[in-house]
Amino acid sequence: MSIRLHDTASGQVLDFVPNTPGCVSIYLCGATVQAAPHIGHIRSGLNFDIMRRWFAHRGYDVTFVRNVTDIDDKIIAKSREFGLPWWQIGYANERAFNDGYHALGCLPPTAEPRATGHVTEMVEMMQALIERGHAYATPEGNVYFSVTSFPEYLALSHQELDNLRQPEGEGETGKRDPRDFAMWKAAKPGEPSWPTPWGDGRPGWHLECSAMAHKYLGRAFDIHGGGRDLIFPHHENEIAQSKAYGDDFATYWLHNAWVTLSGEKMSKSLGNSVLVSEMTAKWRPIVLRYYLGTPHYRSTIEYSEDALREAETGFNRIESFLQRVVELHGAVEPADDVPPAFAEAMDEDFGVPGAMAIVHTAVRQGNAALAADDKESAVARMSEVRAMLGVLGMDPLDPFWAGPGSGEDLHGVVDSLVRIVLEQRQAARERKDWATSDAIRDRLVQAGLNIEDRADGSRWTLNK
RNA sequence: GGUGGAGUGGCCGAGAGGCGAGGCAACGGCCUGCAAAGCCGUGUACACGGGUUCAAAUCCCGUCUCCACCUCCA
Repeated sequence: MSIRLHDTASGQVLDFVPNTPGCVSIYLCGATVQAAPHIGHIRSGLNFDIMRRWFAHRGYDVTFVRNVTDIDDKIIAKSREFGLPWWQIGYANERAFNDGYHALGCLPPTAEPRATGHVTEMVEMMQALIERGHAYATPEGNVYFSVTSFPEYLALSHQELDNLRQPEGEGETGKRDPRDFAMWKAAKPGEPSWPTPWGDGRPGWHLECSAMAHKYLGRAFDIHGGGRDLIFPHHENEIAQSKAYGDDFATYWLHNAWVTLSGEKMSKSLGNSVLVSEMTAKWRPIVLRYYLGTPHYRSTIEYSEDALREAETGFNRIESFLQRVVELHGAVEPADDVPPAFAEAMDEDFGVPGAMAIVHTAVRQGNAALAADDKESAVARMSEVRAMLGVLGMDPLDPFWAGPGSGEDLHGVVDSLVRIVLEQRQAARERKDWATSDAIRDRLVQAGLNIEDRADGSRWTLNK
């Protein structure tokens, strides 16, 4: 069975047929580095991280390009506001994005090209488009794409050119049709600029993606992704430029839904953003990944602390199962493959929620096996759970999440100390001195530990 | 005005003609000195009004509400 995915252009879930057998090429619209990322931005990166991991699990050779748009109007405005060079704003935010992606366990892209590093490619593209009558330069040095020259325009968003609201003038001069969009913007005095045959200027939004997709993925590639709000104008304009240029461009268009706050889209301009840095300071990153990565990528996530807390409880349950098996039976490696039901759910447009149901069921069965002292079954379930979580990038035992700095090195020390206390408590319990026993437990709980009395002795865990 | 999406049990969140996804919370039970953890059990939910069908949350018609995009947006 092949992977199936929901394509925005056709509005249908289609069988995935790669351009090159065994390979998948993905272009994801990444950050415009005008501000630090909020959780909606990272959600997008995370959704596509899970997709690429699934493709890889299915044996595909994945090429994943996620761009950085490092010049735009807002970056220039901020550079003025703070009296800093434009690139300093961009680099700082780019680092914040990368910190966020990394914190949530997103694998690095194959390539992460920046817009300003590809002006040569953009100029070449504009030249060709002008020659073919799809674009024109104005005396001021702006270059516009002529939307009426491209009959397929708006096919992705299923709109008609004449149904669009008339755009209002935005200081761009010399347009032949107000709906034409800027590929290149002439520099105003003091603005950063790059030389072109039409004068100094900078890329308009959209052109960088067409140029970089072409450079890194070629004339045709498999999947183009991004947030739903990019469908128009960004992706329509990319399609117009690239196809008019002669590229086949993307076969499938995938769009993730956003994160809302009180029903409204989280957005930089609305000022209702929850920054990734705030979140990672407050919650374990793997819990954030679980929270943001578990709902289907095409479903809106209504952000709430309650939901996050619930995610934390749910994830802890899975994690404690793994820990208990390790304590009783030693380390267990992930299985080579995932259960068929899990794969089936993932194959159908990356059905993570359905796949998670399989994980939870395995955890419940594993816990039951532990209770029944059925080592073989408990180990088997754990091995499956690790394999499934691993594909989703959420295996807490993966070295990525259990790396240095997590306090693991202190675990042995704490364990020895706590055992001394627990021995005292055990002595109290044996003489049925419940007051002392409970007092000791209360102190340990206050210190941040959970105590569980089992038939074979007491066990402690960190109260996360 | 155009286009796209959504409305599911106390809450979160899947599904898309029949067999109650899953989780969280709650309640009952088992276990336990108590607790914790775990397991077992308990819920007949799909915005509203019609229709099609042996059978509708799912298909059709209509209505309401909400969100988003229409040249800053992940």
